[in-house]
Amino acid sequence: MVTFKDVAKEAGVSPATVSYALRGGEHVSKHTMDKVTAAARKLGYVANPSARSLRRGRTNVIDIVVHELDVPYFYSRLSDVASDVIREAGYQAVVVKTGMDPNNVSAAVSSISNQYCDGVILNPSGLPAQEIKRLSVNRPVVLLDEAHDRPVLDTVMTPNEEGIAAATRHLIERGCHDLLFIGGGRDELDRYAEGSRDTGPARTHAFRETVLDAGLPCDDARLITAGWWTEPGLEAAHRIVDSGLTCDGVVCATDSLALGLIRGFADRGVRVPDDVRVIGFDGISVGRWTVPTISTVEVDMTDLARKAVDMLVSRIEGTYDGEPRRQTAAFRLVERESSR
Amino acid sequence: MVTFKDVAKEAGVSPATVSYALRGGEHVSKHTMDKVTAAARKLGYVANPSARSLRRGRTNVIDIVVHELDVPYFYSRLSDVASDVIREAGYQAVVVKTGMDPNNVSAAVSSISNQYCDGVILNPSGLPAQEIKRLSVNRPVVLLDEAHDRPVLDTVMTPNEEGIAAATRHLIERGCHDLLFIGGGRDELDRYAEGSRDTGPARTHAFRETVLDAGLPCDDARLITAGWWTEPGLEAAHRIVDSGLTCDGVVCATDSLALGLIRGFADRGVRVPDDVRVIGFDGISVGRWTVPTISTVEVDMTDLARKAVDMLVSRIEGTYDGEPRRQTAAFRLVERESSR
DNA sequence: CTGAAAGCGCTTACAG
DNA sequence: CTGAAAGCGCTTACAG
Repeated sequence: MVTFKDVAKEAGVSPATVSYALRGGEHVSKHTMDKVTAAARKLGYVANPSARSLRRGRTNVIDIVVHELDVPYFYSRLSDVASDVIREAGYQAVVVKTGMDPNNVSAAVSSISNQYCDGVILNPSGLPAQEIKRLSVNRPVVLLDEAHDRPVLDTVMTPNEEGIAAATRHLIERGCHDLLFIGGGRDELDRYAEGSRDTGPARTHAFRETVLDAGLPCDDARLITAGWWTEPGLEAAHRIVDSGLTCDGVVCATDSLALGLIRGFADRGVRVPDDVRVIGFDGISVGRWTVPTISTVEVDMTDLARKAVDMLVSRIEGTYDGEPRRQTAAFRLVERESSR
Repeated sequence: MVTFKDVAKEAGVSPATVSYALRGGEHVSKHTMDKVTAAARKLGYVANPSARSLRRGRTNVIDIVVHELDVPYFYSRLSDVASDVIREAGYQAVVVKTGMDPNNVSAAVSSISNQYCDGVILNPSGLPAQEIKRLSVNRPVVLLDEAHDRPVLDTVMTPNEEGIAAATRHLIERGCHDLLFIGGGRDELDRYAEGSRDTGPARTHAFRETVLDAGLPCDDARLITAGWWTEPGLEAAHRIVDSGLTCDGVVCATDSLALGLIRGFADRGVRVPDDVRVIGFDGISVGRWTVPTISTVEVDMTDLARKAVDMLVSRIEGTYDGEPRRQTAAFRLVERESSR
């Protein structure tokens, strides 16, 4: 392996000079600079990141930690966009899949505390914020959609209430008066989150309030508790049709649920939007390509990522050191075929 | 920050003993061991990965480098599965999105050479293998689907020929005799790849051979050159219908193309599979949920990842040091509604 | 079983 | 403008 000492020897200067020259050339004459860069190129020198970060106390890396990278596509979109935003902020982005589940705390530990990074953006996956704070060992963390009463760590929220309210109003404006809501169940990952106010119930609550505000009835039978992703949506569709429950519009807590629901309706010959209008939440990319295309509350992922990265960077660089903050991402209602 | 010296002081032993104790306890008595672990826990000690890897010359990290993390879902599935396989192999997996394009070689450089890792699994994104080899600076690399005549680096292939042949045969068995192929175009990212035999043309070629083998005609008008992902599929559908080209089956070079194609057909009132049968290639997860569900050549991603990781680990650990190898992943033909 | 010491490859005040 | 030297936090032969 070629180190900066080799470069120094090749260029005929001291190791210190190599360091100065290679990082922009402060305190170094043009001539020396050229000698050094030529030598470095000739030898194919690449700095050792471990040595550099050990010395500087900084890695210049920000981790994005999620428990899934493929389905649901929400996390793939988040990881994709956040990677770009992190790079723009001058850091190197790295995505880590934990497969984190609250039963496997050691996986959680190593994915939070054991990392080569300056800070992490973390999907808590049901792990309590207090626990995450303990594990993070002074490394700044920004949490995603953690709805505990008082934030324990900096947090970015998806626009749960406002978004679902907008979706619900949209279906009402389209003429629906017999609405169903699907979602709001605790994820199996949420079992650790006792005592925290989840985002699931928050979405359910927003639906209910909006329906009642519109002067429409909203008994509990219209609130169908389901998990977060595709399969429960499909099952819900089957159950709805098989039980004879009537409706002319369904608000889904996620686009994945909407995808599964539409698929499940198709199994039973129910057509969307002809027989039932459907809208989701998240803005996963595939909603633009399905038949029908899926109306959604599209979370402004760039906004979400920027808010997360700004909070994180301010802590990494020490420009903020106060109380935990909570910010909410913007959204945009996207009308597509499923609610037309 | 708490270091192992603090732990040593707290436990009343030497720093060296802390190190031995914390990593399994060789050369350490049970009693000392307990003292040290207790002290470490009490102080919340976490080893500094930079220091450790600098000293040991190993990071124990394997990078997965792709240029997209969201759409197309092929890479999100790859990253997801490979992360698990890497962890099983005893390494920490890290996913890096380059947004790599051949015009921005500096991004490529930093994403390949500048990394805190022992080796990388890399989607070459049209960058020539020779160039990648030069940039990798002795760090082992496994390439994904690089079809140069002679492998320059270890490579895992998707089953281009066998897979497309199987897909084509499947449609023929279903009774199609008027087949179209979509794909095989060079990606805009491929412009650097002059002189290499791409996977795109390989898929086109396999389609053609299979059709001819079946005694069916296959003039060039039936080979519709298109890019790799969704949008070109949608445009192709429009063009096919608008130009009056007839067909009863379409083999798509990727599932994303199939997704776009089906969507584009829907725009024109063409129904799948009633009017045209369609099959894709890749096995992206969303194909299970669309209407219609999408038949596909599902690449055995676990197999692909295992082959990649095995080759990589053998080079990292020095158990193999020979010529570059090339292996091909297994696949499975999955019949769904789109070809029924 | 335990400790003192060297060294991994960098960066950065400090002298000159 | 350039160099000698210390030190970041670990691990690991080597003595004892």
